[in-house]
Amino acid sequence: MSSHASVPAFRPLYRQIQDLIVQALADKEWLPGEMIPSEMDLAARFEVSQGTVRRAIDELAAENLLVRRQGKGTFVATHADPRAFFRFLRLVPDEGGVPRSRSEPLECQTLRAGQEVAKALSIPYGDPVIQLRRILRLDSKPMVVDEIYLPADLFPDLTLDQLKASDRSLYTLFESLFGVRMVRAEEKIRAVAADPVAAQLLDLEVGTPLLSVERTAFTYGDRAAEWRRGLYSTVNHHYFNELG
Amino acid sequence: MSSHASVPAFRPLYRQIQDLIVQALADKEWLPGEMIPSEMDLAARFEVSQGTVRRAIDELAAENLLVRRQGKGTFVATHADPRAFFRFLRLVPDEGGVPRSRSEPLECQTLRAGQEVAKALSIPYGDPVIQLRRILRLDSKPMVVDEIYLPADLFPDLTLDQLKASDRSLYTLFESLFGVRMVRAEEKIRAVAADPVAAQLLDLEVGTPLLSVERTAFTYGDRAAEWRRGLYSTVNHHYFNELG
DNA sequence: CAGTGGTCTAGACCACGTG
DNA sequence: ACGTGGTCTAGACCACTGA
Repeated sequence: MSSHASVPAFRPLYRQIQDLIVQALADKEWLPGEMIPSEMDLAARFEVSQGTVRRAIDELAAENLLVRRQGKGTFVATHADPRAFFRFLRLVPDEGGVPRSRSEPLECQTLRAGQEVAKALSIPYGDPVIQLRRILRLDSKPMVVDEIYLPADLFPDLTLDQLKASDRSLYTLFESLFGVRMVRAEEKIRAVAADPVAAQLLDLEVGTPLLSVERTAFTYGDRAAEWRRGLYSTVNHHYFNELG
Repeated sequence: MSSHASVPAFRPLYRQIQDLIVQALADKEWLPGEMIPSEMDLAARFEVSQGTVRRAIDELAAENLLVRRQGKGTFVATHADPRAFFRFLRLVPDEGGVPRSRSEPLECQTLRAGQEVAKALSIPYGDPVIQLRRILRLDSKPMVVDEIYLPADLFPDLTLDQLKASDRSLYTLFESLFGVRMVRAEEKIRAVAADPVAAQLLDLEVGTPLLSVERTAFTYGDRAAEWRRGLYSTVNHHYFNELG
């Protein structure tokens, strides 16, 4: 009998299947948007019953890794799906529906991770990272200025031109160019006063209260793959959140 | 064949069972913290298989209406459970663990709903509402000033003395005194400058950037049961959010 | 029509908590 | 030892999609 009971010491079969599917996703066996094999096929492959595969897929669908479509099949979730888009952009207009958003890249350079970035990305101090700066426009008004850091090894040779050429969201771009899908993220939100640079970019008075939103985003297997700090104007918009 | 296909026109059995259980909860048949009947008993009561009841309870547990405890039974979720507490208070210290929180009620009066409050609570303009003002202290420092509105019919004869006598959270109090459990909430977050009143209460300079957090909270059946506006100091704390 | 996921059931057995 | 929820399986049938 084990003395320290902190480890579960029992892993249900459907969780093991779940892990195997996540591993296959991390190995890029099926890419974002593609259909994965049917429940029957996976049951044969893993040598379990169809019901057990079903349970595993159910949980992965609940975590937004997979999307079920009755009659068609089960697909790898993708940010290209518009429903997925506003799960990660929570700034919405006070009145009116969903805004048209447009990303305007300003800068893209490779540098070495400082203490803060290294810690946020769980990489060694001094490792190469890509720094990206951009403005996000909602209905063509500048609403967010972002500073984004990416571990360079996951995004080889990302250039400003690639960013400028895309009219899709950043995460959609990361998927299609590098096969890196952001699965979940954590945000820390504070209220700060606009500094001169942010004020100019957002077309506001210096000192205007802004939301500071720090985000760490994770890909399959809870690997940190992005850290960013955004300054959000909340004059005619607000950050919307749902508490479950 | 129905022409407008917008209505599902097919409601799975387990969803119907789900609805019946929620109805029983809304009818206060089982109170927060109490155990509900076993899956077998409910299966007999609703004349379906145990597996179907199981599926219904699974979904309600995922929505935090019920809590399963293996070997013991299934219980009505309650805010008295410390795990539930920080689902609704997302302000955490920049460094260090969970803070000790303490609510300091300032005022409690009944008045008539203005346009804004009536709309937020989905009640007629002019209906009686209870207005509550309070300060929330984290580790004994004032961090949040709240203005809270409640539909008076759900909280009969709530007094300032009752609030002052309690050392538990507001939502725990609402459960034990009125059987009203807050199930989910929506928040709208903005950055604002501290006005003189808030600045004094939070012990900050006038003009300090603060988070303005407007919350509508819902009880069983998505009935709005609270609206509040809080001003959060984010000098040494931040609002933490997880994006799924 | 065939193939996919979705629902419902029944039964066997496991893990956990309490007496 | 008993009752609770938790897992796994097998099979029948329903609902949706697309060729």
